[in-house]
Amino acid sequence: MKYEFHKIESKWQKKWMDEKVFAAQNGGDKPKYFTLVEFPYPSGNGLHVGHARPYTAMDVVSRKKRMDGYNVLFPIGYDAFGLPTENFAIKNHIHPKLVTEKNVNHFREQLISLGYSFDWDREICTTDPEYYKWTQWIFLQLFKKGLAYKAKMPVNWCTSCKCVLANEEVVDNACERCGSPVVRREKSQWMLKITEYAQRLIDDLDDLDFIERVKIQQRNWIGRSTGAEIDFETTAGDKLRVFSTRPDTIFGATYMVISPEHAMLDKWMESLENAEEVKAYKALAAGKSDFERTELNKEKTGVTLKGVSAINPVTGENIAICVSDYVLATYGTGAIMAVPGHDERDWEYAKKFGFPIIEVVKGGNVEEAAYTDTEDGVMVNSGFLDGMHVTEAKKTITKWLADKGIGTEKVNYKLRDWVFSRQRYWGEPIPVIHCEKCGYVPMDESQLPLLLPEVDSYEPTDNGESPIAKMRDWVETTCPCCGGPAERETDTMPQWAGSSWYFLRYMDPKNDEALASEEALKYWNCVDWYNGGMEHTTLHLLYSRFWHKFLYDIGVVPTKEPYAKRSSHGMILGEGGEKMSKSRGNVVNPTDIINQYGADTMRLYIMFIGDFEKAAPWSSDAVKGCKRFLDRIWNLGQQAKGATGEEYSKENEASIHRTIKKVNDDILDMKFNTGIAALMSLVNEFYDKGVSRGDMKALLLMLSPYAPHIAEEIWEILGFKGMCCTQAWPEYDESKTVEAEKTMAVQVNGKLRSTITVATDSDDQAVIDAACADPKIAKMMEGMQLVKTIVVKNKLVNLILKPQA
RNA sequence: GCCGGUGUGGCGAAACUGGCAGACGCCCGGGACUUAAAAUCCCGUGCGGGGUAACCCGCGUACCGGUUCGAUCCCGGUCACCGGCACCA
Repeated sequence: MKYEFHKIESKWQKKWMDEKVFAAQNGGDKPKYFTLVEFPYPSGNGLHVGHARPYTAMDVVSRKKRMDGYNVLFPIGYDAFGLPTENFAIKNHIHPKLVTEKNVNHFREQLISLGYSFDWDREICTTDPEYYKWTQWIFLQLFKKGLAYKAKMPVNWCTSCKCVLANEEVVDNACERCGSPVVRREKSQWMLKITEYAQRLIDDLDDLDFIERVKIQQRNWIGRSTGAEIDFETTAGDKLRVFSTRPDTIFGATYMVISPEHAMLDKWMESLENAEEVKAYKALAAGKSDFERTELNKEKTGVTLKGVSAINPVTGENIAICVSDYVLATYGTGAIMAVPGHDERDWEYAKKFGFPIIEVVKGGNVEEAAYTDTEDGVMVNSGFLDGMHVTEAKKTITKWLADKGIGTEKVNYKLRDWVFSRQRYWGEPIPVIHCEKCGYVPMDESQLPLLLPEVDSYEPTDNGESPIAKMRDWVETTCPCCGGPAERETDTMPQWAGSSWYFLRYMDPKNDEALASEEALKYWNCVDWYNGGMEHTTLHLLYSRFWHKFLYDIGVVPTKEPYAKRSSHGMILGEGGEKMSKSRGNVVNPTDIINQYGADTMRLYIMFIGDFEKAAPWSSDAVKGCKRFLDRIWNLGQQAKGATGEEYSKENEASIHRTIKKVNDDILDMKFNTGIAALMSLVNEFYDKGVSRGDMKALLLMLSPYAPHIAEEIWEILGFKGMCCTQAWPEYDESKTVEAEKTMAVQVNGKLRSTITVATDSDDQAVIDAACADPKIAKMMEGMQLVKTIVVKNKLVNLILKPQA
């Protein structure tokens, strides 16, 4: 009988599907386990090997957990709103709904063909109105709690397409589609107050089982820093507030800088002697793109205000106020006290514009360069702070400022509020109505979902509005508040909206009264293990933690955090080690591999390719090795056919027990590659020593999470009952794995010289005697003196020899 | 610049975090089977050197140094590559 993988694979895929083998139950005696993979964006290109790696890994984990007796929820869906689909629709004059449907069908087929054990009854799609109804519902709750608001924000404007672009569409300051320059424009946008959750998003990381680099990256992204806000008196009579992490260096503050967008500037403008110059600078800064403004090594520019200056509160000296775009309007207070002696940027500016540079922390040479390595420094030229260590000085000055009522401790975050609107068609409509009288009014929840209107053209409009804005009979409505004429919001939500809560919907996907029932939410609690790409660390992962915390606050979900554990996979690179891309022509299509070698080989190879967390280059040769391995197992199965009994053979028993432990541990540690290596070694031993039906049973059970189809087929051929994938994981007996004898290394002065075989757990003296008795060692010991011995049980003995005196 | 990570044979990688470096797989070489080839099975395979030989001797985990009986693993320094952030005061 030949190993006909095509037949076998479609046979079992159909059985699993028909018998709903992997359907999760919302309840029951078994402990629950929720495994999650990032649901795919159903692009026209179909599934990529980049999907196969994390999906196979979590499928292996899910299958293993089922064998361990868990009620496993392993769901899948599609994150289908988004630009590529919309762009395809524009180009081909076809409704994005139809494009999505076609792509989803293709993805589903491919996912099934890989043998993934998804619960297909819980499949979801973010573009389904029954789904986005709840995305809109969550938005309304955010709006009602004041966490969604409208604000004027700079947006990316493509000068050629005459439309607003999402940040992802801007590559190197140019439009991704047409290559024309992108400039900033002010536009009113919906924003979500994620910053309100900044501290909790940092604090709650501590208790989560996330891989460390994810935690670090999130913390850095949120970017907490502590310091003080200090008010400087100005000659205009008002105060200029600054934020500084180094209030201790205030004696060195020789001038101040405010950002070109700072509100004070307009206030002062009339009294400025050089108002024209300042206005010109403001206009210049406004015309620059983000990219130009933040460009590195750019020479600092700025204008000193004439007619307004400030007073340094500790020195009482009059200091200049400058406007410069090296100070950002969006961080802190948009104004700084410049301490050129100890800040590189201030130093550079002061050198160029001739401001005094004062050393206030001992150690460097501030005439040469800013001295910033001041953590352990001592204060100088700082009045009452002189001689203090910087940490003491910080405390002292903060208290001094507080006592005077001109300064307070302050924490700042780099994290910004989330720009939540897109001027696009293919997204969830924002369910808010604008009324001249009542302002922004939430839609009545009972009216949800607010369906996307049918439009004639999906092209963005010339004025940067969503194509929906053209649908006047959709836009024009009545105000739910006063009943007067009003207009609907025409912006749609970003792609991140639907993916911020999708895991909750899996718990109860068909519920039409709530995003999921309370019982389902309680039962599944949170995701036990979520695997996904590092590229989602600071967007999707952070956004969904934010939404979840909000839902927790309003009593919808029972947990503070959505994901108990987060792991991340490395990228699959092209054959030569460079990134896979269409333009390089090195993209591997999983379907091609399945056609040539079968899904089991594909799955096995993608898990065997290397360390799961690291990038790994594809190798079509190495794929063959995995196919060969399955062929060998198939042959073993043929050999065992017709045999009876379920005992392990004496010859293989110890190896089987050892392998059970190894494969078990490696799956839970995500060391799939070494787990497979252990299975390969076991198969090699079976070839050596022969195989019993019982030996095969153990092998098939261990193989089934990785290569489930062939495991089922041989399982059936050998006449075992039920399906392999519904069996319990084989038991492992430590006592059966210990060998009677151990080969130990013998070192002389730390160098390996020989090996000896001794009884396991021999005592040290017996080992030393055996080592000395070894002919090679005995020869080396001639004329030498044994000064020391080190024995590591069952591993090695090291003899320290010295020439005899 | 800052924050992470990585560096091991011809290649992908292992090594219970201080104890026989290179498991497993690919490639390659040899043999068996075959009229032949493919497939399959068996054997070999870090580098250099010595021996007719079973074997023996050096050198080897990016580089330099340190700690240790013993270092891929710990410490100090250097270099290279990858990822993230980047005028965040």
